[in-house]
Amino acid sequence: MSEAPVLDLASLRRGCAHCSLQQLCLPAGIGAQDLQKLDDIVRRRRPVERGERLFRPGDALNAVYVARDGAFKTVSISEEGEEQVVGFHLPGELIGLDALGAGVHRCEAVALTTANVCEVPFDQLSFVASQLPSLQQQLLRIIGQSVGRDQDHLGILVRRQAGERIALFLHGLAERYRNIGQSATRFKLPMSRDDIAHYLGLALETVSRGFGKLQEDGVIEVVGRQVEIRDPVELNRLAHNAEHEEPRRRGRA
Amino acid sequence: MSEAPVLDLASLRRGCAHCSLQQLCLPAGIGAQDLQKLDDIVRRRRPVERGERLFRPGDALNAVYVARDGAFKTVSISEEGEEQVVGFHLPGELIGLDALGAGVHRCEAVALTTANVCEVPFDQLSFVASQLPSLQQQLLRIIGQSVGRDQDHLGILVRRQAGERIALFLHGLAERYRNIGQSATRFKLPMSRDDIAHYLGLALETVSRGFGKLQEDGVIEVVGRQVEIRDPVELNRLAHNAEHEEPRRRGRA
DNA sequence: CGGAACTTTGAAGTCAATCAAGTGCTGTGG
DNA sequence: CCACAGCACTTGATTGACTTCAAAGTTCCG
Repeated sequence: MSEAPVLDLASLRRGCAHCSLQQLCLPAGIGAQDLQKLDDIVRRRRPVERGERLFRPGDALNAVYVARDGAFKTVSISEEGEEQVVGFHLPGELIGLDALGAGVHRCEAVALTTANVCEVPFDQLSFVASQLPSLQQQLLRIIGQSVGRDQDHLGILVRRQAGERIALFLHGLAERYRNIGQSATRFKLPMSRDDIAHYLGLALETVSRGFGKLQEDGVIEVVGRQVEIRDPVELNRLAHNAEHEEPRRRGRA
Repeated sequence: MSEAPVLDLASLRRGCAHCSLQQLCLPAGIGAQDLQKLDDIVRRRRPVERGERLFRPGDALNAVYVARDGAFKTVSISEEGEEQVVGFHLPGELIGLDALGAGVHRCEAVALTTANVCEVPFDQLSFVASQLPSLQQQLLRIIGQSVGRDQDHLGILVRRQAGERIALFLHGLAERYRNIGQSATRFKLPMSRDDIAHYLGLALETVSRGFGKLQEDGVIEVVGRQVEIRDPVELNRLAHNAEHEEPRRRGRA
C-alpha cells in the first residue's frame, strides 16, 4: 500500500506545488493521469554542492533543471576566458534553456549554494509535450518568460548608470523572492559581489560602493550578503526613475 | 483570400525556400501534405512602409512575422520613455517572439525600410505544431536560436568598450548577411547611427567616432550607411580580442 | 584560532557621455 | 537647375562616472 501510485502521485503533486513545475502542469487543467505522465519523467538528484555544475558549455542538452531550493548562476565564458553571468536562478526557475537553439549548452550552470534539483530529461519532456497540447503551450510560455527575463536583463545593462543598475537588480530580486513566497524585504544574497558585478556589467568595487551608498541613504541595510530593504518605494524610484532626475534639477525641468 | 490553393502552394513553397520559414518546415522532413497545412496558414501582407509598425507594446500575440526583404527593429520603451533597441531583424529572422511569455507584446516592431512580410497567425501555428511533432521541435529550436541571439547581444553589452562593441556589431551583421546569401563584406546598413547606438548602449556620437576610427585604421570603408569591410580578419580580432590587449599600432606593431 | 575568500575603502587615471558646432546628404519647391 | 530646409552624420572640447590599482578590513569555516 505504501507503494501505491496514488501516494506517489500525491507526494509529487505536493512537491511540484511549490516548485516551478507548477507553472508547467497545474494551470494546464491537467488530469491525474496526465500529471502522472509528467511526474514519471521527473528525476531527483542528490544534493548539489556549492560550486558544482549541472552542465558545461558544449554539453548536449540532456535535461532541463529546476532547483527546489538553493540558487544557481548561468555563466557564459567568452573566447578570451572572461566570465559573463547570464542569469541567476532561484528555486522554481528553469535552468538549461540556453541549449534549445543548438542542442548544446552555451553556458555553464554553477550552484551558488548547496541545492536540491529536479531533473527533467528533455527528450521525454518534449515527447510528453507533443502528446499534451496544453503542456506544450505551457512550455512555450515558460520559455517565453525566460526570454522576457533576458530582455529585462538587457534593459538593465543598456545606458543605465551603476546606481540604477544596482537598484534594479535588488528590486528584481525582491520581486522574485516574493513570487516564491519568501520575504521580499529581507533575504540573503546567494551570490558574491563579483557575481553581481559580472551580471550587471560593472566592476565589483562599483557594486560594493553602490550598496554602500544605498545604505547611506537609508534605502537598504546590508551586512555582507544579508540584505534588508528598508525603503522599497525609494528603491523602486531609484530603479525606474534614475537618481539624477530629482536630487539636482538643472535646466532640463 | 480563397484562391486556387495549388497555385498558392507552389508559390509559397518557392517563397519559403529562401525565407526563414525554411528552418521551420524543410529540415523537418516534412511531407507535401504537411507542408500544405503550414502553407495554408501563412499570410502575405501588403508592403510595409518605412516607419510602420507590425505591433506595439501591449498588443496581443496574434501572429509572428518574417520579413521577406527589408529590415525591422524591435524596440522596448522604458517607463521613462527611453527607447532600447532589442534587436534588428534581417530577412528570414522571426519577429514577434517577445510576446510568448505573457501573450502580449513587450516591444514594438518598426520597419527600417519598406518591406514585405509573411504573417503566421500564432494560434494556428501552435495548433499545427501540436499535430506535427517535428514542426514543434523546429519551433523550439527557432525560439532557442532567438534566445541565443539575445545572449550574444548581452555579451556585447557587458563590460566591453565602445570600439569592441562596434566591431562585434559589424562582425555579427556581416555574418547574418552571409547567412541569407548576401555579401558579407559590402552592404548598406538599414538602420541609423542612433538605432545602432541604442542597440549597443552607446551615444550616437560614440558610434560615429567608432566607425571613423575603424575607417582610419583601414578596417572598413564607410560612407553614410554604405559599408565595406576591407579587413575582415582585423575586424574579427578587434571584435574578439579587444584592441588594447596586443598591438597598440603605435610603438610595437 | 588562523587562513582564505570576500568585501570595503581610497586615490588616480581613462573612456565615453554630453554639450555644441559644423558638414553633408536628400528631397522639395522656386 | 539651383536654393533651401530638414535630417543624419561628423567632429571638437569638456566633464563626470566608472575602472583600475592598491591596501586594509571582514566574514566564514575548517
